[in-house]
Amino acid sequence: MEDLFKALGDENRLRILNLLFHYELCVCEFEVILDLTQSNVSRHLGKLKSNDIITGYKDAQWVHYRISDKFKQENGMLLEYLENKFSSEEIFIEDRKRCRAY
Amino acid sequence: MEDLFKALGDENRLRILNLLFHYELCVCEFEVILDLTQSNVSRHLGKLKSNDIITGYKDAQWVHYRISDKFKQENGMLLEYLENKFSSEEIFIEDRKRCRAY
DNA sequence: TTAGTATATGAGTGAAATCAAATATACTCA
DNA sequence: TGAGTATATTTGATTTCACTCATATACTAA
Repeated sequence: MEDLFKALGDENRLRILNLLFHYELCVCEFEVILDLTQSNVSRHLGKLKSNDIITGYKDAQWVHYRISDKFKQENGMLLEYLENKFSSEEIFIEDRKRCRAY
Repeated sequence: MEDLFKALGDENRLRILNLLFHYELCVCEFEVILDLTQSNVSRHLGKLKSNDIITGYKDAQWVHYRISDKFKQENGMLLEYLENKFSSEEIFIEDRKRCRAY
């Protein structure tokens, strides 16, 4: 539980999760939408993945990430909480807009 | 939100919160029950307090801490989630036992 | 007032996390 | 095969965090 909250305790990772609630995305897309460097995005995704919060599957040279089904099953209440907070904070709302436009 | 999760991303602070779900306690009690140093407990409580997760009120030379009402109101779902997890992990169950015995 | 108890905090240390830049790996397509 | 794209990882600098020790503050009770 400590590790899970540590993984959630970073703004960039929360921004990534916010988008993954609605879209399935790969590194280069986060890179553009969130304006982060490639290595930075990759690192954050790695951390979310190693904590079993997200999974990635390879399709040609892209890796598509999404929220892990297992995580959804075991942490429904937490996801609901996040969903709620994401919908009420400016930065996350803006990110979603930018993602839609992309 | 980032800061909230950072505050939760520490085992000792989670152990403190677990106890505060059921009891109102002061520094010296955490010290004994969780076997931590006084300054360590005080620091963790300070962090939880500065994030408005708990509040403390002074009574003679003691400071009694409890979960903040405001936090409860605004984060009900998260608290439910925590309550759930606390009840299913050994270390938290043990801490509660030790607290009851104290 | 003095000794004892409860709590908070400053200073220092070591471990861990972040980040960017460079490099390595893997895949695609001409 | 070679150029280009996508991703992961290593390296090294910087920052952040938890912890301890020592000290300061505040209250109690003899």
